[in-house]
Amino acid sequence: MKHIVAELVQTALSRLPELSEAAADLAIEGTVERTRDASHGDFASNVAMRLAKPARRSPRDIAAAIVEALGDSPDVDKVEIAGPGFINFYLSPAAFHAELEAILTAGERYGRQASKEHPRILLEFVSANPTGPLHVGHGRGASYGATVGNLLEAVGYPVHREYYVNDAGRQMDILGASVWLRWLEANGVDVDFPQGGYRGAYIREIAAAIDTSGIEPVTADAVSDGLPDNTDENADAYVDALVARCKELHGEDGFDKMRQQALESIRDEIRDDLEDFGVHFDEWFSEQSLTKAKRVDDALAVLEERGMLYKKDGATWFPATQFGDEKDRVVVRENGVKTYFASDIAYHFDKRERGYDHLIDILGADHHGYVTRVRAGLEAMGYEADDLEVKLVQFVTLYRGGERMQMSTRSGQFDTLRQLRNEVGNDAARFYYVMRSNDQHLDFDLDIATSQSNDNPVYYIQYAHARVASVLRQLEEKSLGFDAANGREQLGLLDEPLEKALMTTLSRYPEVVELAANNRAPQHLVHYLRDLANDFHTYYNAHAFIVDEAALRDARLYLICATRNVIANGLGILGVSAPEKM
RNA sequence: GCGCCCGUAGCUCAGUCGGAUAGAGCACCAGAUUCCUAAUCUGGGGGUCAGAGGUUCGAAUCCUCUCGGGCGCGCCA
Repeated sequence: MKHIVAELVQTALSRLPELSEAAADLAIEGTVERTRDASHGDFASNVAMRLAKPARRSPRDIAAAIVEALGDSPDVDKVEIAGPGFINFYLSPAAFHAELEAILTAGERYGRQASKEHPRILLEFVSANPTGPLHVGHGRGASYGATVGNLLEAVGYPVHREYYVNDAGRQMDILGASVWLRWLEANGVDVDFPQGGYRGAYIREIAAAIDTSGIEPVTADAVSDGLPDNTDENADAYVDALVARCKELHGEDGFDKMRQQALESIRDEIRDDLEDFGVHFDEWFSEQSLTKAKRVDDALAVLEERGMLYKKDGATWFPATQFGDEKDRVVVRENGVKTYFASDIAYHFDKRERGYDHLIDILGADHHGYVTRVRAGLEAMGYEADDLEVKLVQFVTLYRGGERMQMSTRSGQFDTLRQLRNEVGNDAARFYYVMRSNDQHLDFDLDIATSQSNDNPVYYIQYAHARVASVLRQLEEKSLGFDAANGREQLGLLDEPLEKALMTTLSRYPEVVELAANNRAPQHLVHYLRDLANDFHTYYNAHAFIVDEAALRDARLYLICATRNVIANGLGILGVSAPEKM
């Protein structure tokens, strides 16, 4: 609806040669905003104030000239100049009625923009290591990423959702060794479990379930002979020695067989967990596949060609400081092993090479240290720094009964995402996770999220949706119908202030979706839906919809059906259900 | 020590590109239902936007510094 006003202002300016020069590099759309106060009309433009300096005229003088040049529009009832030079627009009822019609005509498509070809966006999120079940922190990244993906699609961008599976490297070896030791344990071979190993109960379950055919039993002595002591300072050495010992005793193939089954089992569980949570990925991109396809070598070759690698102390370095990083980074260690950073830049290089124009990474806040160097890697390979956008998601703290709950994957004492979902339900979980700005710490209060009461905003919004459905059921019970065509015809009867307020809020929806998408900020949509539900509940309490006069009844039903439609669309983007009944 | 994020009502948080009198929920107080679901609604009190400077027609918003909190700073992943 905003574009109506923006176009009027634009046209007026084009009729004012003395101003259009000053306005040349001003985005008119950006000067138009919703008013906070109804006494300022529906929209206001600060264009006159913005032009005051370049045009060297007073804001009010410019505003007067623009208003003069506006001309008549059926969408506008009144235009006023106010305050230091705001131009306030009062839109006509007809403009709002047309918007209501647009809502019901477009249905699920209302608020969505036409598909664009570019930029093609690769959205990477969650990407938790497949070493254990997802915990509540991952849930936030999952909800946030899924919702941002929905928002970007709603405004027309092609979005590819991707999960990067870190299925290579030392952590995988430790996982393999952990499973191996639990398998031995189940077969009566007891070996001191490493502190750095994964000790969650799920490791025993995997050990019991994997196929170990062809893997010969060994004795406890054969396993522990000559290993370093399992002490604090030896923790790394001890676990690495166990990995090496497993490979000695069972061969690379034997170790690989166990490790691979373990990671596949965990990865599948993560995938099921996310699917159940309504979080879908287009691709599960394996780090192993990156290595097998020699993509890390390809990326390093590109850097080499561009003179972006050097040798020092037997290692190969990338001069990240040239791109604003605080220190240069090693890509190939002295021992010939490529670093995690090497595969990371190779992965991002690969994303760009696959044809995605814009890369968005959603990472836990603890990974912010990587942002500069990965971006540096892309830049060094000839891409734009802006091609990579990183959104950090701050930590989640769970509270129960006012008590803060601790979590840690390694100790096995975590709270899993699955437990959380079972407790609060998908809807409340999805909603709570995106209620706050991503760069704000999140206090997740289980008592509130589980309460089926007015404390809980997700139910408040869903209830508004269910109430409309309930009204329509009542209508049927009373053997009345809803004549939508007549409703559209009679919208002029809706002259109550609460009706005007509801129509105004409804018309904001496309702007809110765009704002939330552009800022990767789902909380705008959350707050909007709360406002909308509030307007609806207030209206519901103040006025009956099922009245005797068919004209007024159909008009009101038209309005509340539009409300139901917008709530359903908004909740859909959040991944929250819109129930017909509660 | 250096870097990133944050600091807004008693609590949890919104606040768009700098815009008009800084908002919401919870909590607290007072009310509303013969009527479509009370999982609802109405009204009220509650603010040094951490602090100090600066930029300008205008700053919670931009810049600098200080204070406070979180996270990160490896030839780990």
